[in-house]
Amino acid sequence: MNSVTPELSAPEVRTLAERVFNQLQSAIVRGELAPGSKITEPGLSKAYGISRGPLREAMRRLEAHRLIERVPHVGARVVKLSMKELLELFDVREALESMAARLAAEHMSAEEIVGLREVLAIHERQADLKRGEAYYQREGDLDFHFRIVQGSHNRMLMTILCDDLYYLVRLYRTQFSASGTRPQRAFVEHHRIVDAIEAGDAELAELLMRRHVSASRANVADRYAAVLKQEAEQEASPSPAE
Amino acid sequence: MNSVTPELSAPEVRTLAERVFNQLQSAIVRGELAPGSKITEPGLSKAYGISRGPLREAMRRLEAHRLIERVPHVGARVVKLSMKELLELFDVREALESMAARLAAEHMSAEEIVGLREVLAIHERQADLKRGEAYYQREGDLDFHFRIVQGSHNRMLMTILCDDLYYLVRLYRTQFSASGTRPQRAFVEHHRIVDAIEAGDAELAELLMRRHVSASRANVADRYAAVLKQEAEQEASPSPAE
DNA sequence: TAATTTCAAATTGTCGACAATGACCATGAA
DNA sequence: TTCATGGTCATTGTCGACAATTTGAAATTA
Repeated sequence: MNSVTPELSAPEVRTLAERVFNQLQSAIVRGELAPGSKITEPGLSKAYGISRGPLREAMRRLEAHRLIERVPHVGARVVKLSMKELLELFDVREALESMAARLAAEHMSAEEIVGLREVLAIHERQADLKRGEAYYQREGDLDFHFRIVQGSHNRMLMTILCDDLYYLVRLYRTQFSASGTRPQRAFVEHHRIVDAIEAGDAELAELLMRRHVSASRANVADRYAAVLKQEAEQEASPSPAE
Repeated sequence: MNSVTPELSAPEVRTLAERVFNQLQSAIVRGELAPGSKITEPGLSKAYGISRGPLREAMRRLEAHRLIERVPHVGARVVKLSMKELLELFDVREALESMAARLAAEHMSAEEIVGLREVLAIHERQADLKRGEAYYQREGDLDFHFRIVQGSHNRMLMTILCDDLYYLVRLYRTQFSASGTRPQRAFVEHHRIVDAIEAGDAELAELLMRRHVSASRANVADRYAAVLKQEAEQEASPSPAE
């Protein structure tokens, strides 16, 4: 399964630090390194068979991508997203992705739009086949957003969203074991967004994307509230002490 | 040794790498390190009197903040903003700062709003005194935006805007020697934004901030077009060779 | 028993040296 | 003259060792 376009997925791994950075990034996003767990330089150094020099460089890059948090003279631990931070992330995505949709409607080429429609078709096909399996669905969802951001032709936007925030989105999905709910509605919204982009209607594309991300956020917030309520009820009956 | 308010100007400089990072960041933003110039590890290592270890860490952080650009096995050079990238930066700011204004209208405390008004008052006073000197004015402008972002109470937004993008904004001002034009209009816009925030009108605050940043962008784009036209005319008549 | 202090272990920060890669220049041939 | 080719040099990548700091627990005392 890891034969997926090696020259594309790994554009430049000319240095040890870069390779270890990719490995660590994958391990964190996949949940193999537990969120909140402390990671130590000698430990990882031995585990990956490299010296502490390149490892420190890889860790510094992980910190820049907000996948780990470091404290001077103390150490580093894998980031543990709180629900508050997750909702913050949605606010940022709403602002940036709506802008991306607007720019995509203005700048996207015909070929790029064709590719976008293909992603949508694959997305739909998978939803037909594995109705329950939401995991691949969500990966397809990220592909969709990815393409639109690239269609904005704004390099700075692409860097912030694709290189930084989307890894956090993936991380959240593993940490909260988020099964993608509200699938049909998301389908419809995706199609409407592409329609607006194809029509060159920048304002509409922006508005629809803003609503789309906002609806995702509301969905997550609702489920979070439900979980909180459930926990409160469970704590209410058995144990009087805090 | 260095008696320049060590505990105030340096909140946490517990490590050499951090100190050098701050020094280099300041040097780049101030233009002391020429944009596009190549910086070498042994060179800086000697210049700052530290070994290459911490220096590499500082450089890695500079790269994460997009102040330098590194190529493996080749080297690093100070980032040189093109006008295209500057306009991209404005698009990102428009998206993020309008969101920040919206959140600020919802979450800002009374004390924070008082502080914001104070910044505005100082800003205005300076504009009265030094009518021509646009430099301080622009620093005040950045303070204004800074406070609103902090008022959003969204940590992720604060990190992206204040820790990353605002250094690029400062860098642009030195690279393009941008004298702040359209001063009075910006004043009025700032006041209107604060009014909306104080009234708790999130939608209006968002709209006004979006227009404010967009107007700045248009202003820069216009001046850029004028410069291009002027250069084209100069190249047409007098000197065939460069 | 609880609080404080001291000490020791581990971890991070820093350094200098060696290996590997890319850039530059000189030399030669077409 | 221009282009190719080879070598030398500087710079970056990597490594192991030493110093500084923090943490945790053990030991002592009130």
